[in-house]
Amino acid sequence: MPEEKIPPPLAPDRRQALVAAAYRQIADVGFEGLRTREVAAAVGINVATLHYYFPTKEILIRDVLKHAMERFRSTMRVTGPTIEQLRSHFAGIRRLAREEPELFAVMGELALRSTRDPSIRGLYQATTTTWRATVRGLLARAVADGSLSGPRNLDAQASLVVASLMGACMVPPIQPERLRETVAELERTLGLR
Amino acid sequence: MPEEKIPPPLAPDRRQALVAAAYRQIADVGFEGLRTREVAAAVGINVATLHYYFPTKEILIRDVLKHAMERFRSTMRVTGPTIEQLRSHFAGIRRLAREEPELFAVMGELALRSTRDPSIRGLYQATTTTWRATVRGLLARAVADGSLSGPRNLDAQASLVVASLMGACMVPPIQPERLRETVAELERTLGLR
Amino acid sequence: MPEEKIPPPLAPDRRQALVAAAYRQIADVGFEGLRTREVAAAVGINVATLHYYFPTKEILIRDVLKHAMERFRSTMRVTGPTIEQLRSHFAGIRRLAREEPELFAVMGELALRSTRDPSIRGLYQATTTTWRATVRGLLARAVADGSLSGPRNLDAQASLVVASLMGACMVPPIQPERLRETVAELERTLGLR
Amino acid sequence: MPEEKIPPPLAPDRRQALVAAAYRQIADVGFEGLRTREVAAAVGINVATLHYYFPTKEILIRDVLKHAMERFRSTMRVTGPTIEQLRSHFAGIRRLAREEPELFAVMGELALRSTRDPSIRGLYQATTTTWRATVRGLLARAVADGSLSGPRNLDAQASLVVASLMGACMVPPIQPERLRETVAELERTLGLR
DNA sequence: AATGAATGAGAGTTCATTCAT
DNA sequence: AATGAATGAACTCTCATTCAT
Repeated sequence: MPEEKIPPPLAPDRRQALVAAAYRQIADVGFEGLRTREVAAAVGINVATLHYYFPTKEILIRDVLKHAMERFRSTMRVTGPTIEQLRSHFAGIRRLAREEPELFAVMGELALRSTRDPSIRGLYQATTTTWRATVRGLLARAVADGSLSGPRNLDAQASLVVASLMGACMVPPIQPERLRETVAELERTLGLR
Repeated sequence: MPEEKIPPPLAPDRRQALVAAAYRQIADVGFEGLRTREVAAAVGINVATLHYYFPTKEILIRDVLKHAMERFRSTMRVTGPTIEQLRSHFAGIRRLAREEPELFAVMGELALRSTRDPSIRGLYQATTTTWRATVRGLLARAVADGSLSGPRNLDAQASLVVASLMGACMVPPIQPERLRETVAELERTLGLR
Repeated sequence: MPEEKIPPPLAPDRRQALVAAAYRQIADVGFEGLRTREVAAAVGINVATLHYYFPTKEILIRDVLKHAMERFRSTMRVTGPTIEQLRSHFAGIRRLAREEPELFAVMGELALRSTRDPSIRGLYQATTTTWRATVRGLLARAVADGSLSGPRNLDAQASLVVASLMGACMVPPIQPERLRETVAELERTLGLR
Repeated sequence: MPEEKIPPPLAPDRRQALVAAAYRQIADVGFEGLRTREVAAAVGINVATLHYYFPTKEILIRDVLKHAMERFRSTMRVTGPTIEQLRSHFAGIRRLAREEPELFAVMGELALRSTRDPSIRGLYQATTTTWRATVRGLLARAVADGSLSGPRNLDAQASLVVASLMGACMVPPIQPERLRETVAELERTLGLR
């Protein structure tokens, strides 16, 4: 009697799958609604197996956040002429907000948690600090090579950029129209249009 | 048998006290950490009594949010010459962020929840919509009476103002320095300085 | 339609009932097999209710042990002429072993745990120390009033008495015949017969 | 394709190593704290491998106990003139309690478990019965060859000896001073000094 | 209007055991 | 002979909610 063995779902990286599932859950229902049992179920495994990979829920969460932050930072790497870099940075953020709104949802959760959880605060601040420094750097270079007129308060402008993008993207519900307007006005303010 | 009724120690408005306690809790530990028992304890009553006033936790939360939104909206009512109104609006937000950071913490929680809870979404959007309309109105009147130069895209500027203030205030940790910079740059952008 | 309300099982002291139930469980299945759910079930209540009275299992256990130790100590209080006190002390132990073997079972568990749990060690040592001091005191007075001949090493004899009674009673299975023999031989050794 | 088999690092007797590790664990943390995973880890192998040698935890435990009992029995074999044998028996027990207290710790665990687990009860009773018979035999021969004066109740004295030694050694914490006193008094009682 | 007591449903976590390789 | 991965069943503990008084 030839038994048809259903092959195991080819789990090359269970850890990654679990992180991805938890990421989606957090985007969906927030930290509040995150249930290890459902994360495991989403991957098609037992809760105990989840704990085989992630000893505690807290550790799973931290890994999810690392993943999200990495995901975000990777979209900030731009190339080309400085003035173009600024434009493509904004375009990148808008695309991200459109195509991967979960990322901002998760960042929002992260931002809130960072008030209370020091281990998360580190992760979160590292990201925002990097973001702000990146923007400031782009502005500085654009001014330096003459593609943007100076003088200007680079710190203040970088702060404005980061604050307004965070306000428009992370604080839901993300309204595409508002985001478009905000970015456009930012560009105008900075002299990009 | 005449019963000696010990009068309740103070119950002019238990509901209000409970809402205030829950508000503080949410600011402190977020929705995630909100426990009816502790809210009741903070007011000095039994959990069961809390449920006498608020049949469910959800209802309590909704009332807390109404309270917070009202608190926020009340600080937006300004008077005086239009150009002054804009400046004092900004100043008011900064003062609020400094003196009552809990309010923004609660608003942050609210913003996140609004994605998932329709009954909260209404409350939340009402507030942001009003806020944006207020800013837009102030700008419009300032342009109309000549205290600000035109023409300008009022919608876009109002969006930028609201987005950047939300981004600077609600997304923790509120960094006073960043907020100052952001507001200053906003004022410059709008032509207020 | 007259509803027949089954009256609540008249719980004058739930705490006490829970301690008693846990005591029986430990005697039956040891610490190893102690399950909060079954303790609650034995009393006819929900596990959550058990936790209403005893925040943690550990606390429940400690209370059970206090109860057991108190139970044991109470049987050590004897009166009468000193020589009779010694005899009735032995008789009391034998009666206890016969009628309430659970007490020794629980004491055995306690003795083992005391190696690892400092909070239990205190309880346990207090009991054995008291026991030994009591026996020593009885011997001393009996020698002093001439009802037992001296001189003798009181400390050594008290140690022998306590050790042999513990060995005969706490280390299961309690064999009545062996206990009888041991006590008889002890009495002979001490000169009580 | 000739497979290169890396020879197992050392496996003259894995079973024995596992039993030894489990023995140490039980002495340390009792049955309550015995974890197959840690036993395996102590030997440097995987849990699954442990289950290759010992299908169930129960079986491992039984083997540990057989080991412990054998260990204990082996110290009871004495030689020489009968009166000396008794003395050296006591000395042997004292040495064991000093140098290998784990053995008594494990015996204590065993004693408690024997109440509930019939397969352990057999093992345990076999040991105590043998012990008692040994002591009785030594006394009998000593009386027979005149090195101890008779007549005496051999059964009762053997019971007293075994009970007091168990009480002094197995019931923790083993207090060397109490043990010394107890043994000395036993010897006096039996006429050995 | 207020409470002590009670509970159902579920949370995260643990562990001996199994199985494919 | 050995293992990484997986699991079922169970555990303690939590919490919003209810109910008799």
